[in-house]
Amino acid sequence: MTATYRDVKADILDKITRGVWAPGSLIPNEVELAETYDCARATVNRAVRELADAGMVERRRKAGTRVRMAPVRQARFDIPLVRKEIEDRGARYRYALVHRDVLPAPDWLRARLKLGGRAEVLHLVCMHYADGIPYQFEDRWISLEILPQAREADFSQSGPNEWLVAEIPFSDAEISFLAVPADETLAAHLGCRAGDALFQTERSTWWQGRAITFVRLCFRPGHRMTTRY
Amino acid sequence: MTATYRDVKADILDKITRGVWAPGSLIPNEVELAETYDCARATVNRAVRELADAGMVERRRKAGTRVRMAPVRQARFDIPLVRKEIEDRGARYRYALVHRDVLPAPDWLRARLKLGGRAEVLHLVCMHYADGIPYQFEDRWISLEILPQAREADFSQSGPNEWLVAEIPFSDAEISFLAVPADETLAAHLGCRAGDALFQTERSTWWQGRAITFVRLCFRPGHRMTTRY
DNA sequence: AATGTGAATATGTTCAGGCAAAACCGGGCA
DNA sequence: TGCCCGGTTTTGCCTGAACATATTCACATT
Repeated sequence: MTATYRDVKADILDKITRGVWAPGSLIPNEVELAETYDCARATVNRAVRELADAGMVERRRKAGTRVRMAPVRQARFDIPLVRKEIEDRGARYRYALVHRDVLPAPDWLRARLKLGGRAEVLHLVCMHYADGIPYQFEDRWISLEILPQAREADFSQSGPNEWLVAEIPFSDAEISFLAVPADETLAAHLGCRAGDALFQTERSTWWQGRAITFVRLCFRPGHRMTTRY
Repeated sequence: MTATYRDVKADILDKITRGVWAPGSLIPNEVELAETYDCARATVNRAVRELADAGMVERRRKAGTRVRMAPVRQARFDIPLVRKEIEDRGARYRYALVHRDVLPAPDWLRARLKLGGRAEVLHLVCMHYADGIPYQFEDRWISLEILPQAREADFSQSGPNEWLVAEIPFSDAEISFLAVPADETLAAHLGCRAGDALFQTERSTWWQGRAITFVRLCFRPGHRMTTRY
C-alpha cells in the first residue's frame, strides 16, 4: 500500500509532535523511509523537504535530517487591501481623500527610500471607513520619478493602493508593525483622543530595485492582527 | 542547454515582474514550458508550484496557471525566543521572575483557551532585559491540567518559554498583534509612563487539541517588528 | 599534533513516463 | 430549455533510476 507524500509528511509530523522522534534526534534517511512507507525516494524527499521549509526539521547533506530543537516558529500574515478587509467583515467600505500635494521628497523619506537629491513625490492623505466609522488612516508617499503618471491620476474616488496594484505588476516590500500614540491629526481623523495607542504598519515598496512608495497605515484603536500557525 | 528548476522559476518570476505576463493572464502550460526551457515537465512543475506557494500565480486543473491579479501579499515573520532576539542584537540578556502564583483559571482565560470549569493554572509574570534595560514584559498562564509538572518547575533562573519548548515538542498556536496603552504595572516594569503606546503580542498554544498556555508579551516603547517579502 | 586526502554517504536535482483527479466543453436526451 | 454524461485538457502526483554536490570520517602525511 504505497503512501502519498501527504501521508508520509503527516506521519512524520505526527511522530515529531508525539515526541516519538525527539527534538534534536536524527530521523531515518530517505532510502529507509521510502522502504518503510513503500514509496519512491522522491516521494519521501518531497515530504521531508516541505517539513524542512516549514521549519520542523533541519537537513544537511551527509549529516542527515534531524528534528529541530526549537522549531523555528514562523507566522504568515495576509496583507489584504483595506477595501477587501472591510468588506470581508460584512461592513460597507467608504473612502475619502483628505489631502493631496506634490513636493520635493523630505529628508527622512529620501533616506528611507534611497531617493535622489531632487526627487519629487506625491503626498496623499486618505481615510478608510467601515460602516461610516473611521477604520484606517493612510499617509502615502509616491515617487514621481518612477511613476510620473501618478501626478495625473485621480485619487478622489478610490485609494492609491488599488491604483498601485494595477500599475505595478509586482514588487518587493519591507513591512513593519509598531504601536504609536495618536497625535492631534490622527485623533481628529480616527475619532479618538490624542495619546491613544494605535496599531500602525509601515511599508516601503520597490520595483526592480527602485523605490516606488512608502505608506504609513494607522488603524483605529483596538485593532488587532491575528493569524494561526 | 537544460535549465534547473531555479532557472525556470527565476525566469517566470522575471516575466511576471516585468509585466511580460500581465496580471490575470494565462501562462503557457507545463508541457510547453518544458519545451521552451528544454527540461522535464517535473522540473517546470516544481518551479511553478513554488511560485504558486509563494502566491505569485494561481493554478487550477484544466483551467491552467494564471498570474494573480493582486498577488496575495503575505509576510512571514519569525517568532524568535526573546533570549535569542536580544542576543542576536549583540546585547546581554537578563531574565527576572516577578511573580508566581497557582490559581483557578479566571473566566476570560477559560473562555480563551476553552478550559474546563475547575481548571487550575500557573500564572507567571516575568521581565526580559537587554543590556539591563527593560525589553519585554511577559504575562504567562500555563494550564496545570496538561502540564502538571509546571507546578514544580523552577522559573526563577530561566523563562517559561524556554522551559515550554523543551517540554512540548510542537504545537499549534494563534497569535495576535495589537497596540495597548501602558497601565501602571506595565509602566513601572518597562520604565515608561502610563498611557504610553506599547506593541503587544498575544499567543495561545495548543498541543493535540488541548490548551497549554496563553501569553501576553509587551515590548518596550518604540519596538517594531519588521520583515521583507 | 595538525593537516591534507580520498572514500563513503545523505541529500539535492533531474529525467521520462505514466496514471489520477479536477474542471471545462459539448452533445444527447428528457 | 435544462440536465446529465462522457471526452479532453491541464495540473497533481508517483515511480525508479541516475548523476550532482556537500559533508563527514578515517587514514595517511607532514
